[in-house]
Amino acid sequence: MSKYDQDILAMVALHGTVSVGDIAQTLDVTDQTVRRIVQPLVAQGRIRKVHGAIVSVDGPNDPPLPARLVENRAAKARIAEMVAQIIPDGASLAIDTGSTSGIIAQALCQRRNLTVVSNSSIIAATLAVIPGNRVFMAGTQLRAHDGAAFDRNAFDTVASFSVDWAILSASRVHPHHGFLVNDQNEVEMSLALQDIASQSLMAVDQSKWILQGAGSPLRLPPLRDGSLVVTDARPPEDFATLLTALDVRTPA
Amino acid sequence: MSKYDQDILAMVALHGTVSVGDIAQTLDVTDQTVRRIVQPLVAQGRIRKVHGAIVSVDGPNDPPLPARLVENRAAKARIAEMVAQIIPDGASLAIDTGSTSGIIAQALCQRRNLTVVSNSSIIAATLAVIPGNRVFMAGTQLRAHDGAAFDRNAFDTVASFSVDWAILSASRVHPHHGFLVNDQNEVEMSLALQDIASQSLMAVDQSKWILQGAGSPLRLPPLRDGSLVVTDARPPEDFATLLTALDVRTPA
DNA sequence: CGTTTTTTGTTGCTTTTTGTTGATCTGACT
DNA sequence: AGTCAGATCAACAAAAAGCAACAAAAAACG
Repeated sequence: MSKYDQDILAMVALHGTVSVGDIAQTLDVTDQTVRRIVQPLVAQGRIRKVHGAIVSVDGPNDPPLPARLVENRAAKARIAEMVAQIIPDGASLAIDTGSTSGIIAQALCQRRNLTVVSNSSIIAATLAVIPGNRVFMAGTQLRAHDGAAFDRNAFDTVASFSVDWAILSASRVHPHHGFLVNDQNEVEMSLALQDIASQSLMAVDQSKWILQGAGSPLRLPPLRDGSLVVTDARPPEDFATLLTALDVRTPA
Repeated sequence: MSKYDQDILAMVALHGTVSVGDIAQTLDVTDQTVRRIVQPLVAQGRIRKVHGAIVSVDGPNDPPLPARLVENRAAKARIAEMVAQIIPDGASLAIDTGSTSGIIAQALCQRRNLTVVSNSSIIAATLAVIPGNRVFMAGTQLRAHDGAAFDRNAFDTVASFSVDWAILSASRVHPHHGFLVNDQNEVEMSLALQDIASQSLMAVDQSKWILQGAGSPLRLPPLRDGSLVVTDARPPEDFATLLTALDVRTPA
């Protein structure tokens, strides 16, 4: 009975079928070690093994967690993947609310030993059940439309942390007005997260680069110089000025 | 019984699995000391030890939550459906952690205008995004294996509410010992939820009616007379005494 | 105070686990 | 069938974790 048993069972149950290599990479051990750990588990009949993969005993059971439909899912998934590459194992993160952040959280399930604080119940729930993570939910009263908290408690909790990264998002970006969000609460939360983080990472998908937009979102103050901006397509030229001091990352 | 007992139990309960070295570092003592303190705890069956780590006992070999969510899914879904019939629109609920509760939460998505307080981030996230609901997340620090909070904040928040229903669950039921859960935290949370609710509803699937079981879960004090017990199959005769004053509901 | 008891740290040794290397096997494709 | 890449297995060496016994420190006690 190994200390990795739970982790492997979790991965198998979650994905239905996983390759030995994937597990090895996630657990940061050798393939051989995984095989050794897996052996007794299949002997007990708790998982099944075929050449090339190990599969759950009752077939691929998919959606335990809400697989919510979002627009631009593909684009966001690409961004999420990039973010997951940038964030190292063991990092501490403060994560913003938002659909992009939600998908980033899913991608971060491949990282281990993260310390996470978030005011989004969805993000907290996603990352809390990953073995090795330490997750803190900031706030009590959840906003209806996205399950995020913006009460006093949320801000107090966030303020009591100190993290490596703030993972931020915006509802759109304007060449002159910068990053825009939907309400005052989101502005303040964004600032609170940036305050406690030594580095900020703003994730915006292609569709957010809008030259002239509808709605009346609020402006986020400029990001600190050197902050990362992760996006899935090179932003139009018009945004050059806005992004001058920022570290923009696009897929290779 | 050492002064460090509580700290170690807390760490294990929170993270699900901790290395001896980690504990030693946090408590600022030697590895060897930790081993010594741990020894009686594992003898008492309050925690479990494997080479390289100390793991929490949630049942002899409980799979992690993602897996449990799909186990007995059919049975749990039937129960969830019954619960969703009992709870009216507009009700206020306090919901316990647990895989059964998780599925009940999903079923409750068909109800409207619920007021919900829960210490489970998964349940909070599930119900928060339903339009019309008001959802409160109790607690900050999330336990690893199920994303639920049992910190001071969680109890304080729960205590400040007053609701119609407490939705409870148990890990198994014993004819004489009654409803059993896995650790002291769960006992206290269950009591806290019952305290603030005018009516209690205990949901247990068929597999929980166990005459003689492994593991060493803790006893929940008897439910108030008239509390509802929702289950998917008529319990064996042996449980008659236990259920005397309770309102047992099974599918028609 | 001095003594006894308990707890903690240290050391050396044993056991278990993990990584590495290379041989063997499997499945897909000519 | 023959070939080839990737997966698996076996065996050994290195590393990590565990254990037991004793010494030092701290706490308890008269």
